[in-house]
Amino acid sequence: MSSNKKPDNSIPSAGKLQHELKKKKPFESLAQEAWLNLVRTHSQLQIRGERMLAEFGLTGCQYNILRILRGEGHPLPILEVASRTISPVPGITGLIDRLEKAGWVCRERSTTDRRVIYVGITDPALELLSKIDQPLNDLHEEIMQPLSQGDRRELIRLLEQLRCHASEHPE
Amino acid sequence: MSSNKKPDNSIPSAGKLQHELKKKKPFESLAQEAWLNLVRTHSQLQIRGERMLAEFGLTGCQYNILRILRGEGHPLPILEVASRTISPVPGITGLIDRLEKAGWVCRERSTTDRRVIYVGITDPALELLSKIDQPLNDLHEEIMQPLSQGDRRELIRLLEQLRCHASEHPE
DNA sequence: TGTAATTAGTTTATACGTCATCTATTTTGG
DNA sequence: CCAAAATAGATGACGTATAAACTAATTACA
Repeated sequence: MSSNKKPDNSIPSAGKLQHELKKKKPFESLAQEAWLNLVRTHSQLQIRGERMLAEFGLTGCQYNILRILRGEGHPLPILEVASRTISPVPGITGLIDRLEKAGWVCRERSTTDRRVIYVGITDPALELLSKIDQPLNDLHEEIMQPLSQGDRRELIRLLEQLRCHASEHPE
Repeated sequence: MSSNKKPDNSIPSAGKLQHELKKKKPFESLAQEAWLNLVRTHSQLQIRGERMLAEFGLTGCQYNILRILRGEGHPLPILEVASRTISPVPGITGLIDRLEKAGWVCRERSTTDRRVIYVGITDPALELLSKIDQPLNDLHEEIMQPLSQGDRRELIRLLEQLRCHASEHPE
């Protein structure tokens, strides 16, 4: 790729984020500004999600696991659960530990391959999830409210492009 | 291990993400899909940033603090640093501790208000940062490469709208 | 058959986000 | 001038991300 691109093509906006961060200098590139906006926006929204779930005694991570188990409808091997979350293998053990101690999942060793441990969701957890569904949907709507339906599609498209590219060039 | 999947009757509305997550049902709303895309994309990109910084012995959080201190050009009160990062007050202490132990910042108690502790960046840290600048910019460019300049602006605009709304309705 | 390689999962260690609580130092108000 | 409120920061506890090293069960292969 040529770095001879008209640099002025990419003059970053004198954005709101620059002011939020009390940055003295404008961003060096649109790429950097977009990156920082993504990070910043994510963390703001993440906090709201976590707070909502905390009212039900769950962390975002725990909620994700329960959602996966509910969606699947039957117990899954622990590593299969891990592969569907962000958390890598080692972290999953403690996560399942805490969920089990709270009575929301149960472990069950496979009879055919004794290395495998299945995790299943319990009825109380299903009940808990059903109570969370509506408030969480409401939160998502509330958060996305400033965006039109078209804007939401556009956002999804842009993010998908980034993710798609990233998974093709993991380095 | 059984892969007895019956073909799902529901017609997936759009998403690659749905497939990524092995979700059986499509998303319930654009808001939810956009939210999940944001979370997922962020975590993928975040990992790449962290890995790059790890090669220089820094975490993302530590790097942020050093960037702030370099940008400011003079020592800042600890709480001022905290206010410019995502991390709230309590977490900042340990962060500064570790940075200090590594020799990248130094603490200095204010003479006028003895409650205040200033944090300043050291010369070795400045040197370290200067070595990181280029690779990090390259990474940002690489990550944003699939987006045109116009798309980048659009992404920034959408994210700013979300953040702006969120900060007005912190709930 | 017996040993090496794989695979599933745990343990340990470091770093960070978040909350509640604590100390030390101003500042304020009667 | 002194007690109460406010402020700066530290501490401790819990949950999570991440990597490295480990155990135990299974499979591959010579």
